[in-house]
Amino acid sequence: MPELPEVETMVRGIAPVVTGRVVRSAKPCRCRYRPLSIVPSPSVIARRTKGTTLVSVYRRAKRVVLELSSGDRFVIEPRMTGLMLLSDPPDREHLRFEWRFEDGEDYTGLWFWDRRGLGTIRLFDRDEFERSLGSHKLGPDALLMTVEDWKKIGERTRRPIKVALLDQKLVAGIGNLYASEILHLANVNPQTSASSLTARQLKRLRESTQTVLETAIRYEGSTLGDGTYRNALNQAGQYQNAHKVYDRADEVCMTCHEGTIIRMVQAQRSTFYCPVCQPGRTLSPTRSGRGLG
DNA sequence: ATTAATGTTCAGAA
DNA sequence: TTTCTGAACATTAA
Repeated sequence: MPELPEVETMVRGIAPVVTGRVVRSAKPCRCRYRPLSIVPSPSVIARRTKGTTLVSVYRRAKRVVLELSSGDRFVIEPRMTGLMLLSDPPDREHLRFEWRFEDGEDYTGLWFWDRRGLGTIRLFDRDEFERSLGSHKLGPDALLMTVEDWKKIGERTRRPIKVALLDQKLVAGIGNLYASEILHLANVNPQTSASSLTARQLKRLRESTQTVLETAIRYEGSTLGDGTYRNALNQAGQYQNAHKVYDRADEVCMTCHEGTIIRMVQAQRSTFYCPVCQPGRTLSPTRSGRGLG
């Protein structure tokens, strides 16, 4: 579940420590599981990065970017269960990749830990980076979306808004958990077609996205029941305590104290919503002859 | 002991 | 063109 707030938390956690450091080594950890997807090969990565300086660390959508003085960039994609750690991994057997730095003050390295191993690590030159993370591949960052950007979503797809929010070409950074939370705060039903959203709804979506994501960042992300997500020091986030709908099926809505949270499946993913706060779309597909009296 | 569910992205099919 | 499906993987709950 690293989505925008979790990845942002990773970046904020590691940036002050690793920025400006000289890379001594960058290589996969010996690991009992199948190797992570790493491009190019570990030997090429080792050769190309040794001795370069890590000049900046930032987030692009749900990826962590480590920019090197050579102009190359590491792009780390945590996918489901990946973590960037400065110390204290949850265990050693799921450590997948390590960066070691010259000189040692408090921290001597940076690690990528990934339980399921679906994450990826790539080293890109400038062209490859632009090709892979450019605006034709990723829409505007969810935190920077303007009203115009929101309008474009409705012009580009008729899918349900919940499904559209997960399309990284339309908005970059929102995942399954925050999509439900954002729609709830905006009082928008998840099944509403993106193309039928009103100007007022689009405005609320913009505000809710901002609010939910910024608050989640302040709380250092969401650590769910499986406890997978941790910050750079292996500490849990706290935003799960503020979830209004996600993973709260059958609970009474804590906002209206009236509706009961419903879990449904859209595009093979769980969606949670409150039918009272987010009305609409409850019509049965066939309405039998109900004249207007 | 199987099976389902989880949640992100991409390739390939409808 | 747009939308949908399945696969990549490890772990836990049912």
